[in-house]
Amino acid sequence: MVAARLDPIDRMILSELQADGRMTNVELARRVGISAPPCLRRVRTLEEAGLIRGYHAEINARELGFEVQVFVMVGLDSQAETALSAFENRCRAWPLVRECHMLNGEVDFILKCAAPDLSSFQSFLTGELLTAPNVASVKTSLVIRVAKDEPGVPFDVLEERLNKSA
Amino acid sequence: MVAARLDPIDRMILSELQADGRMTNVELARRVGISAPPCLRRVRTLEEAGLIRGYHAEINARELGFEVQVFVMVGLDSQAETALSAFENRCRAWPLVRECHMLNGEVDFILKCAAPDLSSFQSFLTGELLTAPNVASVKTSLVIRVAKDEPGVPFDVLEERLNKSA
DNA sequence: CCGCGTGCGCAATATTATTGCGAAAACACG
DNA sequence: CGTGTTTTCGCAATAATATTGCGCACGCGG
Repeated sequence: MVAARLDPIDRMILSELQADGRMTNVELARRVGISAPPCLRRVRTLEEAGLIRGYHAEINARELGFEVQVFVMVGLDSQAETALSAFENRCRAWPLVRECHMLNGEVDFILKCAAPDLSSFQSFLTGELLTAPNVASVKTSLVIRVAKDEPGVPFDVLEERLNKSA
Repeated sequence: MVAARLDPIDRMILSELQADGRMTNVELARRVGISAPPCLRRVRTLEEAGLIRGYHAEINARELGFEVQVFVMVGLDSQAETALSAFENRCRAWPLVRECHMLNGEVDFILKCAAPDLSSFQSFLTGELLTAPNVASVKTSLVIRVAKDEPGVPFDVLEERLNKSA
């Protein structure tokens, strides 16, 4: 399977599973309007095609003891591919770094970090990040509060687009 | 239930479900070393306590037609609470905005946006965001590539902490 | 040592997942 | 338009899982 075009039922399945990834297949089938066996087959196909990458419980980080969330803008002193991917590999190895995106513009990377408290983030910052090779500039921004945190993609936007082009 | 302290089994459950939210309860029970019924009861308790906020399928946005991911730094011309929460409400209503975090420092908010293509993001930017009340400065950064994108929190960090304090 | 609360596991039942298969729908082509 | 082909469906049967009830073991405070 390369990139079989998705029909409306597939999109509904993705949308439902993005909203509730633990829904039973019976319930999912009911919602998308087909019977359970073909529904399950579609889900398996979507998984194998890589459209569904996995399923995750959304954990309440605060309650669990991760009080601090920080965005970090990082600039390197070299934009050579070796330097870039070396930095990316370091990010993958740092547990506090949850996301690492390479950006265009003046800043090279943005990191989203989670830490139990400010001091543990500080020690990561000074002990690991600031001393990493090629790191030229670092600017951190503490998250004060989270107004919106939706997973994945907006399916309603997708619907609109498809309707227009139809 | 206020904030019952979690025992090691609860933490293992959270960790496993964060990694694979669709694992069967039987498999989960096997991994954490108890039988299925008490395992399910623990999961239900964690859900009701709000430690598990939900479950989500991780969708491959690119394959689905969301080619563009953008971080947007927004500054307002007023930091009055009314202005701040008005802006947050607008973000909640914009489907392209997936995350909205209030930050400390010079920038007031960081948004993570997903869009089908550059032009639809541009039209959102010029038609919605830039014309929204109180928006004083906007700086966008396109995501070139994603090096790491882990959901939730690093449980291994939690373990270390607990071992130290013990 | 005893009573009490908490959490476990077993066993039974209800639901759900999964597979095989024939039939309907979609499609390509003559 | 028919017809062979492919795809996808739904039903029915089976396997596996979720869920509930209940008695037992453990830890704790009299």
